[in-house]
Formats: sequence, C-alpha cells, structure tokens
Amino acid sequence: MQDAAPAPADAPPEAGLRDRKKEAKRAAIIAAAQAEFIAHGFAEARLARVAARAGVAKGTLYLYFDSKEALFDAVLRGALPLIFAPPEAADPGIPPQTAFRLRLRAAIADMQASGRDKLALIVLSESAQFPGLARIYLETILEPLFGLVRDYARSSGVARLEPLTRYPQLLLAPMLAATMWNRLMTERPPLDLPELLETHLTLVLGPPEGEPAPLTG
Amino acid sequence: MQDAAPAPADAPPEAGLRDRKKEAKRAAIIAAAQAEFIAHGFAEARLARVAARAGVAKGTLYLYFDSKEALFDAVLRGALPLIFAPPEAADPGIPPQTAFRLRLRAAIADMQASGRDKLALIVLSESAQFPGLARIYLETILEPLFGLVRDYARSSGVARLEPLTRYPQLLLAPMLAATMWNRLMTERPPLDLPELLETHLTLVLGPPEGEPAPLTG
Amino acid sequence: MQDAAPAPADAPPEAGLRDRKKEAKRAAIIAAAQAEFIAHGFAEARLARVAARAGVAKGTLYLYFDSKEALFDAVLRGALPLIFAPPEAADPGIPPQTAFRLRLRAAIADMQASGRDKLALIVLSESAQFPGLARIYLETILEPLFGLVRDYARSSGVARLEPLTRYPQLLLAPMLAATMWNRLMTERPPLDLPELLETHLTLVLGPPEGEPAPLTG
Amino acid sequence: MQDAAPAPADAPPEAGLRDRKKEAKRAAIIAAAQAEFIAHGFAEARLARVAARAGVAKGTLYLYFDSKEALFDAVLRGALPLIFAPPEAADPGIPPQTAFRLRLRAAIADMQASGRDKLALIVLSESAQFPGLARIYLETILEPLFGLVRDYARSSGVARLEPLTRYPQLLLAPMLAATMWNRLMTERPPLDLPELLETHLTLVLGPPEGEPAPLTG
DNA sequence: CATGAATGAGGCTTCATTCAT
DNA sequence: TATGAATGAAGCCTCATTCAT
Repeated sequence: MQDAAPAPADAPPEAGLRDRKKEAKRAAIIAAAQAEFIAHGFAEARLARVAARAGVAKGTLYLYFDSKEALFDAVLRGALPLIFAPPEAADPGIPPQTAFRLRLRAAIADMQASGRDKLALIVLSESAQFPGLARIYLETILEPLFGLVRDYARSSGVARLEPLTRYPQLLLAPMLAATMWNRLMTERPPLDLPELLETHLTLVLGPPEGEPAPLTG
Repeated sequence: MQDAAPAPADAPPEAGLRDRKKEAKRAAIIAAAQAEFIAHGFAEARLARVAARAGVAKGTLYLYFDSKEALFDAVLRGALPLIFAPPEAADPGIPPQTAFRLRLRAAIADMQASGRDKLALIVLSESAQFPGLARIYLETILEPLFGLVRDYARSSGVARLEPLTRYPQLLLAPMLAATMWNRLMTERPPLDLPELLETHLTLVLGPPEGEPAPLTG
Repeated sequence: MQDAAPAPADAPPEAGLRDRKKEAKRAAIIAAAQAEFIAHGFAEARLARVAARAGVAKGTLYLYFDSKEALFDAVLRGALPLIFAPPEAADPGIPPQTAFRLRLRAAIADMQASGRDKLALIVLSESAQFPGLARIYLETILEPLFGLVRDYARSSGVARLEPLTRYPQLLLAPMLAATMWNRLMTERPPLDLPELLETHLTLVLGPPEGEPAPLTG
Repeated sequence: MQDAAPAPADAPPEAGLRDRKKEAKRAAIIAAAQAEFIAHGFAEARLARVAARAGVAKGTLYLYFDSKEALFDAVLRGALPLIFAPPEAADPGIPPQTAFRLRLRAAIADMQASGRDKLALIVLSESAQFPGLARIYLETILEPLFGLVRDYARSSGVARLEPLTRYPQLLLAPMLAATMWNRLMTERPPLDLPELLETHLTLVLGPPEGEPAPLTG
C-alpha cells in the first residue's frame, strides 16, 4: 500500500516540511532495517530492533511498510539503483580492457562500501522464501553485470574468452565467494576484494594494459 | 551432552542389537533433518517436520540431540566425512593435470549428488548464528580443497598459475556461485556444474591433456 | 465532553456560517459512522474508514466525539428521533384497526428504508458492551411501539388479543427476526418485510377490514 | 486440521487414558470458550481468558483448534447435536397439536438451559464475518424447526394456519426476540420463555386441547 | 527408551487515541 | 480548527523445549 515511494528523491523544492520529514524518517527506517537484516538475516531480524535503531515506535514501521517482508523488499530496492549507476561516460582515450576493468572495479567497490554485498548474500541464501525478490535481484544486479562481461568477451575478439559469453558467472563468482568468505571468517584477515578481483582478471584475461594505477591504496 | 557420537560407524561387532537400532534411529533423524534443513534453511526448519520425516515423536529428538542447533551440527558433521573421501590411490600412469581434474570433478559430483552443496549454502548464509560451525566447515571441507589446488598450482611449475597458490578460492568459487544460482533460478534451466567446472578449468588452466573421456553421459 | 450537541437542528437563524459548517461536518461524520457500523458492526468498524468516508482526517473525529463509543452513541441518538416520528394526525374517518396497521406499516418501512433496522441488530447483539445504549434504544424505540400495540389490543375489545397487552413483543417479533434473517441469508431471496408484517397481522388479528389498498406495488 | 473431532463420544471402551484425558480437555476448552463467547461475543472474546478458564496455557488451545474462528466453530458444532435431539418417539395417544407443542416446548427449554440461545444471537449478529457458520446454523437448527412448524400447519388442516407453511418464522420469531430481550434487559425481570411460547401458540393456534399440564412450574 | 501433550516466551501486526504542526 | 504522523498496548499465533505417562 504505502509501498510506492511516497516522494521521489527529486521532489519539487517547495515540497512541504511534512513530506521532507516523512521521507527522512522513511530513509532512517530503511537504514535501520538494512543494518538489522545484514546483521541477522531476514528470519532472525527483529522489527523491535529496527524500530529502536530508527528511533520510532514499532507501530510506526507499519505507516511506511506493510509487513516485514515489504520492508525487506524496500531495503533491497533502496539498494538496487545505486548498484549499477550510469556508466559515467567512459573516457574515450582508454583502451577497452582497461575501461572494462574500471567498471568492474567500481561496481565491486561500491557494493562493498555500501554493505550491499551482505544483502546479496541474504537474498541468495533466504531466497526460498522470496522467489520474487530473488528474481528482481538477479535481473537488476546480476544480469547487467553479466551483460558487461559478455559484451567485453565478445568484443575483445580473443578466442580463449569465448566461454565467458556463455558463462559470465565465471568472471564474477570469486567476488561472491569472497564476500561469503569474509562474512564467515571474521577471525582471519579478510580477503581484499579489489585485489582479488584484479588477480582473477589477470589470471583469466591476462595482465592489464598500461592503465592508470588503481586509486585504492 | 549426547553430542559425542554414541556409536561410531565401526562399532565393535558384538555391539548389541539395541545399539544398532539406536544408531539406525539416530541416522534416520539426521537424514530427516538434513532434508529439512536443505529444504528450508535453519531458521525456517521445523523440528515437527523432522520428527515426522524420521518417523519418531518430537520428544524423541531430544533423546539424541540437545537442541535444534546441535542437530544442525550433527547434520553437518555427518556430511563432512563423505565430502572429502580418501584420494583413491591416484593411478600412477595418469598425468598430474588430469589427475587433478579428476579429483575435483569427483569432489564436485559427490557434493552435488549428496545434496551437501545446499548445506554449504546454509552454513555460509546463516553463519552469523553459527560461527563455530562455519569454522568447522571451512577447515574440514574448504581447506583440503584449497590444499589440493595449491599443491597443483605449485607443482605444475606454470608461472601464470602462481596466484592460485595465494587465492585457491579463484578456482573453486564458480562451483559455489553456480550452486547458489541453481538454488535461486528454479525457473531457468539449471547450470550444469560438471560442465561449468570443465569450462572454468580450461579457461584458467588451459585445455586438458589427452585424458580419459569423462564417464558422465 | 463534546457530547452535548454543539448546535441543535433548530439553531437560531443568526447562527454564524461557522456553526453551520461545523454542524454539517458533524452530520457528515455521523452519517459515515452509521454506514460503517451498519456494514461492519461495532467491533469491526474502523475509525479510519469513518474518517475517510466523511472526508476528514482521523484526528478530526476527536474534535467532535470523545471516543469510538461516543460516536456510536451519537449515531444511535441521531437515528432515534427519526424512527418514531409524530403520528401524523390519524385521519378521522379510518377504522382503528386500519389506522393501527398503517402506523405499523409506516414504522417498519421507515426503519428499513433508513437502514436503521440494521443498527438495531447491532445494538441488540453487541449490547454486552453497551448496556446504557441498549436501554436508550429500548425506551426510545421499542417502548413506543409496544405502547401502540398495547393501546390497540386494549381498545379493540377483542378478548383473544388480551395477551398482547402483556406481551406486545409477540406482534413485533417477526419484524426483528426477519431483519436478522435478511442480514444472514444473503444467498437466499430476502423476506419481504411489509408482506410478512401483513401476513402476521392477519394471522393474529384477523383479515383487514376494508382499507385503502397498500401503495407499495 | 485437528478440527475433525479426534474421538467421538462413543469411543471404544478400551480407549486409552491418554485419549480420554485429551477428550476431556477438549471439552473443557469448548466449555470455557462457549462461556467466553456468550459473555463477550466473538470479536471481544479473548483467547487468554478462554485458556485461563479452561486451566490451560494459551498455546494449548492451538493443539485442539487451528484458530479463534475454528474454536468458535467447534463451540457451535458442539452445541448443534444437542439442540435438535431425536424426537423421542411421540406417545401415540397424544393429539397432534399437543405433541407439536410438546416438541417446541422441549426445544426451547433445551436451548435456554444450555445457554445455546445466547450463542444463536452471536451467530446471528456477527454473521457478517462468518457466512459459513451462519449457513450451518440455519440449516442445522432453524430449518428443522421450520420443518416442524410447516408439517404441523399443513397437517392440521386449519385454513387460518396456511401462512405458516410459507412463513414458519412467524411462529418462532418471538423466541428469538425474547432471547434478545432478556440479554438486553438485565435490569428488568426476564421474560419467561416457556410462558411466552405458550401465549404465542395460543394466540396463533388457539387454546391447547386437553393436554398434560406443563411440567415447568 | 519413547511419546506427544503441554508450555510460555516472544514475534508480527492492528488500531483507537494523542499531539505537534 | 484541522491534520495525519506517531504511539504503544494488546491481540493472535508459533514453535523449541519440557515432562508426565
């Protein structure tokens, strides 16, 4: 019911104070919920904790979301648009392989920074209860990434890479696996995702052509 | 309490009928629980269903296991020994790369056949609640597989493969990812794990040397 | 608190526009509430729906009524005066039995037309919570009707009808029962209340004396 | 689910103690629920109170009934069989009108004694939420009573009574109305249902033929 | 050993009522 | 005066766990 976002991010400037506060609260709830879901998964997440973290009463949650599931849905949808932001007009002088690597690198860094990689795990693992969400997730996040890989493999003209057009997963799987690894192995030093990505890309695609050094220290 | 396995598989021959029956019931419970956990995950698993599937009363479960968590633990431990069975004395005439591929292929096929790949997902995803189990899982299943990969990468002498000694995950990640994929995408045709493995190995290691054709139709 | 009607229907003519608007809104709320109570009963009635139907905000309801119960009270009181409207100066030429029948017929038709028969059921059935209201209802609606019956039975001089002076309910009960019946049996053709009344009166009082044919087609 | 009564009243004599106790508890719960529903109606009935009255924990209710609604259903069904007990082989020497009156008298007395008349009111008034139950009630209780009336009206051969074959409600409505009356008018002396019935029957059917004096004081 | 009825804490959700704007 | 977002008590229901038989 209240699920259709009541006010888009780019609301008219004269949007009432009322609406702005509502939107802020909505955002606070989603943020609290995201933290809760990441920390406990869906089944073990407690709406009482979400409400407490968001600084509202339990009942208030239901002014914004119809159910726990709808809240989870909103967290995911809130996360989605950010994941695969516009391509940012690739610099023309850059060689395609470099551009490709930059794109992937940015996507991975973004997911990690926002904690949405953890959300992905939750969707993937508790998907039995959310077939709908799972599909959304795949279509909205994974498919575009796969498309990126496919396009590159196809346009590169390298025969060795042909399998990637059929199984783009092969290039991305380590990111997923590493995310899991880091979630699990809290006792060991976490895997460095960017470095792992780089290593994997080099292993599969070959060493990078002269490209700008990564910014990440 | 009852967690120490009351009777190892190789019980003394004079073990009474009593013990054998007890052991059989214990096994039945574990089997039922495994099916339940695979079907629903930990949080959504219902002990009532486990008892029903095992053909015992709910209370009986507690004669064998202290809690739901202990039962999950037992399921995992029950699955562990099978996963990484003895190397089956590699045929000496076979070239090392071929032997390596055969080993991996067998391990993957075994996990898939037994449904234990699904269990892995559960551990990985609900690990927030089971840090202990997660570590067991990693040490007992993943580490040996990683060792296999490391050994091969090191002994192969191929410089390109050096990263695999640092990140053996890179070679195995697609199996995990594909398992997830298949769990999620029940609407699409499932990925063929053996084929995916083969493709990945070829992509990373190069085409297989003359080796016996896979037995799998 | 606000229960003392803020402005009687016959307010002084110089009553400000303000008051008139207030009164209109009050009436709108009562009308909406009546519809809601008839449709759902007291317990299942939702003030949110009442507010929506009345075109006001939920909080506004509390500017006019102290509580859900007070609103119900107001609905009932609002309905009462209409139910037993002035006798409309019985035509002198008409024989008493005919006049009596006309009166009853009018009262029944009025209740049915206004939907207040349904309200009666609600009072009667949920009276456990509203002993006060129940009494009002009886005194304001039923007693006058009973009086009518008693008067007739007494003045008719027919010995057979003497019991009606003690139990005037006997003559009116079928109307109540039929209202219930119609509320329940939505699947079957509804009972025709006027006809049922006529039949009952004939059964108990005997056939009508030459009277004007009923206007109802 | 558990709704089909797990053990009929005439269980085999060797029925285990377990079953007998279960059945007793089931009966206790139904009795407690009946009291609660009669006292508060369906919507305001509290399962916590039912459990307390029955001397069980709240959760226990759900071992016997799937939901509040199912419990209500069971209360009703539990009441049904008693309501219209076997005709008890009418004494052949008794004139038909007398037999008819006896039957009605017994049915009314039975309903009143068991408190099931109050239940009827609840069904009738809260039927909006329970169309299914309402139909059961009508078919199981009212229709048989109507049949009784119709049969009598038809077989009596009295022309005046012909309307009763079309509207058997007319003969029974006062009982319903009086039940309501008594529920409402807790401050006034309650109507004497048997006497009211007698009066009504006399009013409509004429004075009773020489019959055994009613047993009720 | 086995049973399965019983428990009760705790989860999600609803909604009459309040109050800052 | 009017709004509608916010509250929080309270309801129904679930299910891991216990215990009398």
